[in-house]
Amino acid sequence: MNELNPHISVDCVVFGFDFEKLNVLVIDRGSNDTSRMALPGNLIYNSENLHEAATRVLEELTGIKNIYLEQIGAFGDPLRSKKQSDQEWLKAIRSEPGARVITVAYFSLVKMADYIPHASSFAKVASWVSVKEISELAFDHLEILSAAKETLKQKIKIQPIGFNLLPEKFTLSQLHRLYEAILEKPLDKRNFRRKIQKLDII
Amino acid sequence: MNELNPHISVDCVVFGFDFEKLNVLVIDRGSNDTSRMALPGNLIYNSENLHEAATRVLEELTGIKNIYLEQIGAFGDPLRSKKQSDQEWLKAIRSEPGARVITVAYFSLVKMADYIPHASSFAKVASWVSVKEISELAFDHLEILSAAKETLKQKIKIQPIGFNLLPEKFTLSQLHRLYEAILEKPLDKRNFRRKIQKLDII
DNA sequence: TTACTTTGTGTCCTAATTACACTATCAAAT
DNA sequence: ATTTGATAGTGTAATTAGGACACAAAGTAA
Repeated sequence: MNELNPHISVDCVVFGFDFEKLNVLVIDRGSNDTSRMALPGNLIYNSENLHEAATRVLEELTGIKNIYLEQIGAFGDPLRSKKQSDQEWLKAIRSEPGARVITVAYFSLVKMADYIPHASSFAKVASWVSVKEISELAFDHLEILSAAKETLKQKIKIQPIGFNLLPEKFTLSQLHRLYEAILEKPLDKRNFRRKIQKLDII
Repeated sequence: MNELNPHISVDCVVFGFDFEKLNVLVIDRGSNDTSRMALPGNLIYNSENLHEAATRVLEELTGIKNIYLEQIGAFGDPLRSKKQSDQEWLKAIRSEPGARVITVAYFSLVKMADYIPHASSFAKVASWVSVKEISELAFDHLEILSAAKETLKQKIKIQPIGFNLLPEKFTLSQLHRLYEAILEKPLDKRNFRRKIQKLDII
């Protein structure tokens, strides 16, 4: 491969909900061609832990802060940043573009209205994109996104984290649509309402 | 902190079951003082992915191979290897003992009878230790062990992975004790049998 | 042979899950 | 102004899963 030391990065999968479909926050390397989009992520600093790094990087690239982040896992295939298009981009922003990068992925749920992304640093654009419309991303970010979706599906079944995606006040219909969007399957309206009401009381 | 590049390691939490209690495979830095025990782990190579690294390292340190490994997550606190006792050990085995090390943890379940650990490399001893008796480990390995136990608890509830810990033929009583050991709580004998039988048929 | 430990089995009750259909309201179009 | 269509809101019945519970049979050790 190469003899450079590996580098460590963090990538963030930030989910938002527009009352209709599930969206993910992506940054853009310049055009709005889907193949040039990437999850917000960057190298960590030596003095910070992984969680701090994810928080910092997300804010630097998108302006979003004060959110709850949870680790998905580590992705370390030696070839994960070796695609031609990825290498070209890395040459523009990294001092050692050929170095292997192992990344630790985090995910988060935010109220879209509260977090208007503002691109900065090397992100030309930061924007919300419907999860369903994403067919290509930089590096192995598509794989990371899949893992994030899976983690989210598991998690929402046992914890009421869905509320993070909605404003203070919301209707049960909105919550219903959110759950259907996350789980990617229809849920019975009445059964859903009953279950939520039971959870809330407890 | 320091200006060395961070290094990447893998650590393996290998669970075994002796028909009585849950055990973990640990290596020993020399004595059998509990504070000198560590999970088997080492730096990755640049050419291998994380899963391959975990497989290789585990075999190098304990002789165990051909097992199913699943990722737990990444642990990257900058201070995780800075304890005095850890630094002393690292000086003996690493070329850059002061470098920050981010580790990716994996866990596995094996039939204890099939995998007699044989220490090698820098592991002076490799042995099974009861999970309950472990009160101290090198680095942040106690934290990794906790995460592994938690992951295992979650996982066994939804997947029949418990069978990996038992020989081909086993009694339901043995499986029952295994589940109790993993979940750390008593399970009703009859209800347990009923559930297993239902799973098996499907 | 007695006492003790281990194995193996069934029922009842409660809670959770699923399936399912109609009315009321509001907004938009003719 | 009336009709049309979409959305919000509500209850019940059947099924399934989960938890509590006790005793007899067989084997082992004293």
